[in-house]
Amino acid sequence: MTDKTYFITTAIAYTSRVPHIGNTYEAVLADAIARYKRLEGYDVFLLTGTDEHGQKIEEQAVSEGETPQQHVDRIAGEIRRIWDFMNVSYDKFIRTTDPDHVQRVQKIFRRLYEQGDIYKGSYEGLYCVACESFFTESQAAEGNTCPDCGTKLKTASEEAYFFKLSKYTERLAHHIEENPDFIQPESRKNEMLNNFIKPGLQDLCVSRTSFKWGIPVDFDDKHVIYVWIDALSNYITAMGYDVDGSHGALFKKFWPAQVHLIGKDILRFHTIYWPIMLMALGVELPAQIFGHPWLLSGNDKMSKSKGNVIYAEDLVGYFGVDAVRYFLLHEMPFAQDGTFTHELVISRINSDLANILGNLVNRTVAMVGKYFDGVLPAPGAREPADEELIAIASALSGAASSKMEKLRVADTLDEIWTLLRRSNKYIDETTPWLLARDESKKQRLGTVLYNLIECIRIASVLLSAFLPETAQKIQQQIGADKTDWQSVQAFGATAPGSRVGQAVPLFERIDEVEKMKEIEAHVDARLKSAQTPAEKSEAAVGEEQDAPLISIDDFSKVELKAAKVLSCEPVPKSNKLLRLMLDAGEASPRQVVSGIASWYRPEDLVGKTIVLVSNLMPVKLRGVDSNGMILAADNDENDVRVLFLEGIRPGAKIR
RNA sequence: CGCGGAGUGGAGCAGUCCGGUAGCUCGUCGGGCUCAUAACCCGAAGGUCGUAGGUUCAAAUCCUGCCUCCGCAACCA
Repeated sequence: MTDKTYFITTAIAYTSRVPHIGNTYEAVLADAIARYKRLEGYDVFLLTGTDEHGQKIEEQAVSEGETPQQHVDRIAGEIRRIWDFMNVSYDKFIRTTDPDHVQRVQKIFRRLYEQGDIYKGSYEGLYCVACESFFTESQAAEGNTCPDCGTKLKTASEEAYFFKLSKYTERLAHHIEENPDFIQPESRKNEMLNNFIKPGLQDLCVSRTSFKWGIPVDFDDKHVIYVWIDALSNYITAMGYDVDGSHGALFKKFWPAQVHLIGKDILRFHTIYWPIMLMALGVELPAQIFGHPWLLSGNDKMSKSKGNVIYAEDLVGYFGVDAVRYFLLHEMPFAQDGTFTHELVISRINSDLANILGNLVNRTVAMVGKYFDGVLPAPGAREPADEELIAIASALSGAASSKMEKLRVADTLDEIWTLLRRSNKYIDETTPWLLARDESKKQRLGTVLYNLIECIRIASVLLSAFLPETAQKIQQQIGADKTDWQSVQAFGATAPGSRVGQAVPLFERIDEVEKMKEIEAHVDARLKSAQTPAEKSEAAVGEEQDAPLISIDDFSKVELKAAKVLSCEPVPKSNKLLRLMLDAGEASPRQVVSGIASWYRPEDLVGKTIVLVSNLMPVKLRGVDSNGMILAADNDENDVRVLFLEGIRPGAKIR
């Protein structure tokens, strides 16, 4: 060990529900970086954990018949279990409900208040319960709905605490300009700077009174501290940060963090609020914030409502931990969203893991067993044919490190695979099986096999950061005794005479057709089988609750009429809206705007007769008047069908 | 003219900042080898680098217009 420290964090996972493979990616990515740095000799600290407060969690818990604490205990346990079986080597798993964290956050809040960076004011405006955010009238969507999630906003006024972001805007902008690597990838930096910082920052409302599930402001306990203040603080509270300066040992040793690894969606919080909080506290800023891209399921963002969510646990069941880790780490581009399909995973496993890596190890180990009874011979004189291979192997650790330095994890794997591919080629060039037939070439044969074993050993050492279990299996098979960083700096650390074990395949080849059948069967079975209570209620959230019963009188308030579409055209500058002129048997045509442009083209509708809700209150949509509403059925999330009528006279009442 | 990203052989990507032979992996076809998990190695085919202009001796790369796709924002009464 050395005195070089490396502190890396993941975002803490939100405990509203079980994380999908995209969330898991972040933990695996952080783990690979942490393991690599440990290998290089750094004293590494990997921090991860869970974000457990907020109104959403409070509501989620209630809907599942749990107390908030029960709910977060369950989900946090689940998250930790997933991290564990993915072999995420975290040094600490913090939960924002930890008493220690709670207390430290309260002290931070109090300090900011006392020094005037947080002040008490009052907030009046439109509030979205789901997003826990206030909006001004101009921000609110049409009909006073939330611009983020679309739910109805409530008018609310509350006494609240505000954080003077404005005071630090300039300093922040300066810091970002002066430290080009602070925000990665770079395109994100411009986004933050241009969209948020340069236009000027509004003071941030950092307390809530509308719910209880959070950290109370200790000097004013009607208020609960804003979840982001709470959550972001974890990076220092976990390490024992103390506002009065009596920090824990971990904080003194590891802060500032080298990198906060986060999803690109929460970059704003980490590159604006968090640095400003630290500035206000007089704490050094982290060196880098890396907003990694997302893993898309096919071409879509993964989401429960789309039903395309992939879970780490299922994948590990199908393919094994290291295969999943390999896919995640190798298939994610640096700054662009990655694509996930089961077929892609299978093809990666077959070609990279089974063929190139697995088969190389297998054939090499088998030859040492066959030709030398499993005892690794000493290498003889090098020949020209050996030079290129040895050069690549010798340079591998350097090449890998320079990629890792830039967090180019996928590129690092490619570097390792370059050596593996070259090794396979080397076997063909040197044809050991021919050497074996000629007793006089026994020494050359020994040299060839030694070189191969050494290349495999070097690759396995570097691989241990990414595929820890596989690396260990390889090292067992080849009887590697040296596996430290020093041993991969130069070629030849393997001692001759070591026992090479049995050749056991590392990865089985996968039959794509059969595997896909298995996977589909599994998915079907899950859909058909009774959902777990958790899934049931998860599914219920965001969907319409069962509507309460209404009386016939209530129903008769709604006037439904048949109406014929006279003309139809898209609403300019919108991509979901169509403007329709309808003949509803009235004196003049009626204009209605409908959000069905994703499913119908204007010409599909003209001349058709539809069901119109004719006594709906008029509203403006995208600036266009809409007097009524057209009925359509949600066949599916992505399949909406308008109800067409046949043989019904325009204006006919429907009841 | 809302903000941003992307369009490169069948698929997925690199190259674009700092103009000068278009590269990698998978797939396809042909060949070689038999140590090995029908694996490995070699070779070939396949691209007007979205499009139209411009700058230049020279453009995937720089500039302008346009088209398409994807996020975000707005929008499903």
